[in-house]
Amino acid sequence: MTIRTRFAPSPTGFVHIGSLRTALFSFLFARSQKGVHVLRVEDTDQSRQVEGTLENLLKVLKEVGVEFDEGFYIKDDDTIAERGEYGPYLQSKRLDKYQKTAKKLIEGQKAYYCFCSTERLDELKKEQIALKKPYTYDRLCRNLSADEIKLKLEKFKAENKNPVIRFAIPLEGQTIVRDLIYGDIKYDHQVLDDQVIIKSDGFPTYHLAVVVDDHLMEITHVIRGEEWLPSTPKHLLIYEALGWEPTKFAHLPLILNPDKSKLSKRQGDVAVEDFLKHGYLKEALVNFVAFLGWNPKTDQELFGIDELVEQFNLAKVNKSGAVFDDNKLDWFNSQYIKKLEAGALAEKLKPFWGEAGIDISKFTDIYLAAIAKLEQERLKKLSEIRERTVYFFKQPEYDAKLLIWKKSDAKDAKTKLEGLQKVFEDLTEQALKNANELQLILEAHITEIGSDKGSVLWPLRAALTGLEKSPGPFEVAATLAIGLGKKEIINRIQAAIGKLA
RNA sequence: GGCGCUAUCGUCUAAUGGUUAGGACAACAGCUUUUCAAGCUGUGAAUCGGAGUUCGAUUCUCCGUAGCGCUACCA
Repeated sequence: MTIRTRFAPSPTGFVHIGSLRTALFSFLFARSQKGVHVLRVEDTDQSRQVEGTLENLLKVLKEVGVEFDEGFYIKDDDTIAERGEYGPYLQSKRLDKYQKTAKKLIEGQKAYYCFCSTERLDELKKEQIALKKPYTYDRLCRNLSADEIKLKLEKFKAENKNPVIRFAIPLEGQTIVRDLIYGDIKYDHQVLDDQVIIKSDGFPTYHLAVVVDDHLMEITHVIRGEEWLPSTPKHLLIYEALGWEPTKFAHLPLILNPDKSKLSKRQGDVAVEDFLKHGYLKEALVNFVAFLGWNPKTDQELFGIDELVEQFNLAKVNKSGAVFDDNKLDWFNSQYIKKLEAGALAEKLKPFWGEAGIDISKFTDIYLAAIAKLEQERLKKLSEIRERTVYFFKQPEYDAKLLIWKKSDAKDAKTKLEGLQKVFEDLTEQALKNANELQLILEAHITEIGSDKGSVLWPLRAALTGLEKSPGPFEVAATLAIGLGKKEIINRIQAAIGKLA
């Protein structure tokens, strides 16, 4: 039998990092089982719709490499389309199916109309809380006679209102959830609430919609967050009432804030698009997120998405929540940045330079790649490139004090820079563009004048970069020479000398 | 309040009825060094508590404790 699994987001905003993890795991599971991965959109809450969410979701998931075989996708012309035999894949277009199912449940006395007002429900809950009793619906409408129901139905109709429909939880017994990750969990029917399954606006709630759709779409495995575990027995009961075979369930442990609460917007970035925007590579994000709750049980940490597909196994998913640790993400990111070729890195860096107001069209790709190479082992995220490399695009501004090495003084710095100026003037462009060769020449110069390295190299580096911290002077000079030529280097040395005068 | 889940270094985690409880990130120190980074080497750091089972429990069971999740006409 073909495995069919699905990712079923609500279009209510940005793509949460937790959603990414769920989508990634269902994708990895589907692929690893040679199964089908379905994207279904759960838009049953009309009030929470956010325009453009689906498009964004599709874009983000595509960007990071989570693919779908059925449901919505982005066509080559950038428009959204639907594919698959089980559509529509948008719940608001499937209302007839939920209505039909709800009717069937009512006819079988597995569900009932509820005419209680929200005021009464609020009041009821308040009372229950005051009495420290479990707060659930008191099932007032569950035992209405046929006549009473008919009467109330008419009254509602006259007022242009609709009653909700509640599922009738069996009064006794228990349901066992057999979870692929958490194992068997028992729930007593007594503590389960008679959940609303059709709202007064005619839309289903999640509980009904998820069961109907998973059944109709022939989903075999539901992979979702742990927060759904407590409502799973209700879903199982609906399957049973309908005489349907339930799907298998795999609940994923929660992703946590540093304070161990469920990962939320309040405590920093949780939008996948923001991580991408801030210069995290998709490979790093995917690798990191895959390791939140899963690991291969070996020492290997770096996994490409294909490798993840190969190794993924639900049995290796653990049960406890995992704190989202920025440090580790940064480490993954720097690992993947280091793997890039200089040219490819430069390409990825271009938008970040652009944002910093640097007109990169004025500079050659060779130059940009050389700069990228210099920063490659220093970058934790691409966005850091701005402040680190401005000096490659315009003369740095800095205080004269910066030019003075800790073991030296201004007068000495000036002398050393004057000496350097002569050395650079005599250099061929060719020698200048090669950091190794340049290093040999400068070291020879240092030996010749009988100096220590620091008092020469520190002022040089400072003059070129205007920064306290930067890559070494040889690499910087060689790179500068590639993009801006020897003259620029001499200019900067002269500017430094001027500051010390 | 009710129900449920979870519990190994600060964090992600590995392991086993018998180990010096392993790795990675982070931290710290050293090496290297003109600064920073990278790299290399090293250090500190954990089985929530209490019973029980057992020759032996971090591992199995129970009870606590703590944390978290759910408890909507939201998903």
